[in-house]
This record gives sequence, structure tokens and C-alpha cells, in this order.
Amino acid sequence: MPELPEVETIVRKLRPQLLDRIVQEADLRWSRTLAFPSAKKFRGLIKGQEIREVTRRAKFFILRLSDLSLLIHLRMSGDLFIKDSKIGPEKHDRLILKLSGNNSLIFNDTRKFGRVWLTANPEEVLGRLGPEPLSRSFTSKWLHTALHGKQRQLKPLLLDQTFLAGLGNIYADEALHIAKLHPLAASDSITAREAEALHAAVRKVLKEGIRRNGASIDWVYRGGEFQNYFRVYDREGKPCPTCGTSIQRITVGQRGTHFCPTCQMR
DNA sequence: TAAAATGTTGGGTA
DNA sequence: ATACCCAACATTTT
Repeated sequence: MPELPEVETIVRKLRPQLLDRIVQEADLRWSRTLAFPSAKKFRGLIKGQEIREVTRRAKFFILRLSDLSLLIHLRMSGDLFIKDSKIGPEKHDRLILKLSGNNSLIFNDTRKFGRVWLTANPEEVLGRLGPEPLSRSFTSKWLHTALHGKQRQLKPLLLDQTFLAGLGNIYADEALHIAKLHPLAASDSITAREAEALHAAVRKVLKEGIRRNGASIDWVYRGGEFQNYFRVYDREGKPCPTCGTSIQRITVGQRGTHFCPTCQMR
């Protein structure tokens, strides 16, 4: 599933192919993919826009254009790639932007959960996100204070994008294992030392994911290698890489949650 | 065969 | 504030 490292991998791959291109035409093939504005306005507004910057905020892919910003959230099964404009649409292509230079940017999304916004004010979409975990605003001191400002279980809190932006189910489980913290631990019971460990673990696992070009699981193939280095995620019954104890799988906040009962004690 | 599980976000209710 | 359920979906597994 596209989490922060997967989106960062896509940004890095596409940036050189997108910069300075002009959007010539939009082919919206599944109308509900577009969150804002209307399809008619979208087609008119995006035509002729030049791509000035290709970046990311949490799991959002951001194209800064001449006058507007195009935001794309891949959700569960979205993927972005460049194809020769002569090649016809594939089965799950939801939006195709025909660019100058005979290339097209394809938003392919099997499960149709992904969304696209075209707006002059990206903050209207991004404004409620928590801190960016790889930025300097994310410190262990902030994390310790913020954890004590909530009374929630650690795992669902780490997945809450308004608390901290960018972690999904895989990286949350991996970060908690590295930090040796139980997914059900109460956020306001975390010590300064534990918060420090969690802060370091989040940054470590995200950087590791980026270094491995993200993770691919099941039929949602993204081309990364991080799936070969999971410590706990999708490893129920397999040995903990640290102590050998069998990895346990429980459900927390309706999400599959994997942890080592020996390393991650409550 | 049909139902359950999967995972991200947003909306609703309590 | 937070816990809970459901909805948006396609695909695989039970």
C-alpha cells in the first residue's frame, strides 16, 4: 500500500520526467476520482498548465503548476507512472494527463479509492495533517508532549494522519517493533525515553523504506524491495528477528496489527 | 457459492 | 475527545 516511502519513491522517479512539461489534455475515465473541482472545470483549468515542481506531503503527491496545484492521494491501490501517449488506456486507468513531449501521466487505481484535487489553495486539503515525520519539526520532545495530550492506543494514534502524517499500517507496525513498544500501550503512559525511541524508530523505518524503494505486497505491486525486510508486518507465526519469539497478529482499530509479545511488552 | 478479509480516509453515531 | 461502525472498492482467501 502506498505509504510515505512509496509516494516518495514515485516522486523521485517521476520528477525528472514531469518538470517543465505542459498539460495538453485531461482524460478523466472515472469521474469520482476527482474530488475537486467539477470535471468540466478541471478539464478547462488544467489545460496549458506547466509543471513547475514535483513534491510530496505525507502520502499526498503534489504537482505545482503555473497557477494551481494538483494533489493526488493513492489511497489503497493507486499508482502513478509515465507512458508514451500513443499507448491506449489500460483497464484501471482513472485519469490520464497528456503532456508535451508525447508522454502521458497515468493515474491507475484498481480499487477506485484514490482521489485528485486541483486547487489554488493546497492548504485546504493538506491543512489538517500532522507534522511531516522526516522534517525537523518532528522532534522527540514534540512527540512526547503530543502523546501525553491524547489518551489513545499507540497504534491507532500513529495511523491518525492529523496526529502524525505519512505512516500506514506497515510502517506503524515496524516502527513500534523497532521502538519495542506495544501497539495497545496508552499514549499518555509513554515515558520521555520511550518517546525518544519511537521518534527514532519512525524516522529509521521510513528512511529504510525509501532506501529500499518502498514495499510491494500482494497484487498491489510497486516495485520496491522493503517487503523482504519486514520485521513483523505480515509475519504472523514467524520468528521475531530480535529474539525468535513467534510474531503475533491481533486486530487493533479494525486493522491487522503484528508485534513480538516478548520485545514489545505492555 | 457466498462471505470474509484486506488497507486508507472520511463520515456518521454514541 | 474518542470509540465504534460503515462506506468507498476490487481482489483473494476461507
